[in-house]
Amino acid sequence: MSRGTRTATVTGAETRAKLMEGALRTLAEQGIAKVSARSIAATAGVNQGLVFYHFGSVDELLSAACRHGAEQRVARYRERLDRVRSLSELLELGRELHATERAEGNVAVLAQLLAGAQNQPRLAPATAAGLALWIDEIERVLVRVLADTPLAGFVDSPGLARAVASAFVGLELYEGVDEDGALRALDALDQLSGLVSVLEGLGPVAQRAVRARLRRGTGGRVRGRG
Amino acid sequence: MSRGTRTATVTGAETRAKLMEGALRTLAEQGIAKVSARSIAATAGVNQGLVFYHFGSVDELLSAACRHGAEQRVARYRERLDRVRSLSELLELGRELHATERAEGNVAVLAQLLAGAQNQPRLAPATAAGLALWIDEIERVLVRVLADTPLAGFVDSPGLARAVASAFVGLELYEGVDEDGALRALDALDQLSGLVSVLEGLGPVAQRAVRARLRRGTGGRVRGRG
DNA sequence: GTCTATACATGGATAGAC
DNA sequence: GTCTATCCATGTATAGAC
Repeated sequence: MSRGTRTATVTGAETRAKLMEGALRTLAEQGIAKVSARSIAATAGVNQGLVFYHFGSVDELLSAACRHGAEQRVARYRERLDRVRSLSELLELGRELHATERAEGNVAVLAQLLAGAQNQPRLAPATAAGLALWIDEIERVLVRVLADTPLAGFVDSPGLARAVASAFVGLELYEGVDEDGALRALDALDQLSGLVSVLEGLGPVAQRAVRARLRRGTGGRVRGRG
Repeated sequence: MSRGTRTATVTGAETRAKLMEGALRTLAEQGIAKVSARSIAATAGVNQGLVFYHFGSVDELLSAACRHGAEQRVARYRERLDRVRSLSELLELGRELHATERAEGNVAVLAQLLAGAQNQPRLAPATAAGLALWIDEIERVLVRVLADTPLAGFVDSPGLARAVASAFVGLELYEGVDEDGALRALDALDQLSGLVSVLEGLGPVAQRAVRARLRRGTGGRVRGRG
């Protein structure tokens, strides 16, 4: 409506920003299945053709929006993640983050992009990059938190961070079809985290026993059978 | 082409079966974003309008196909799951199942439906039901496997089964954008499973210590702060 | 350089043929 | 009862206006 109020179009950068915001909202609110140049442009309040002018294709717009959005989100939690000192604190922050970000639909964006990227390889790099931002944060916290534990040096932190991040996405998707079930799953993980807390507080004798057994490798390598 | 070779149309049941198969293949090969009455019918080799005649809508067809497919899949693994006796065996079977089902695109079907169900509530019940079949199997195995562990009675098995199943889906999606990362995540989980194996083999004294600590509840309940 | 109007393709749903 | 031909809505992409 009131278009000339502004200093006219400062530059197309404004349109680009609108489109990226619109892409994120559309992904979160309508899902990858309903995403199109039209639906995004409608959310952004601009002409549909601008998607192709500014980004070349819908996929390119989604990729740009993904990187943009993930950076914003991660930055918002970095300080608090830095302050986490134990596994249960991590899980507590994880639950809060889960609730907040889910409410705002930000995890949903990653989940929808992951689903889309399975059969649209052009989406994969940006999606992996967006998820990698979270993975890196989680990894830093894990390294710090596991240091006080017999697990330090035993568990591969980068691998565990990847497992945690992707499990988080899976839980988000599950919550979308069974909210009670997802809450129950989170509670069970809380309980399990207690197991590691127990290790932190174990006496030195028991710790040595655990450490020795871990080193012997009862588990930790299921491959190499035949 | 050769249509009259058969006893003509035995019944529409054949068409229904073709459509459900086509729906599963289309979901796996093209993703929820590309699923349509047309794309499914093309895969099934039938006229597109039959989707609406036999199922009323694409969503109804997807729902029917989901239940159908999940039952087939789970039945195929039930016997082997029954034979699992330890957590590392469970993870080993899990990895094999992961590889096989991923190759055939069966986990992908659930993942894509979960993504679609987030914004298409009509898909949610069938998707939850399909996932529930897996969850129930996992839960039965967990109850049996954890019985030899200090965790028995401490961890909520139904909750843990839900966490495992949804994490599995998340890993599948992650693998689609970063195969190496997903393998590393699986390896890390192998290592963690060793932690529980350690508990199984711990001496009675250490076991009592762990059990006592668990009961005291260092972790296990992050809520109820204020 | 930025954007819109238009052209052509694909998807959803059903009236009516068999 | 089973299926197909057809209609209208939605999606993609670009030629050309500003």
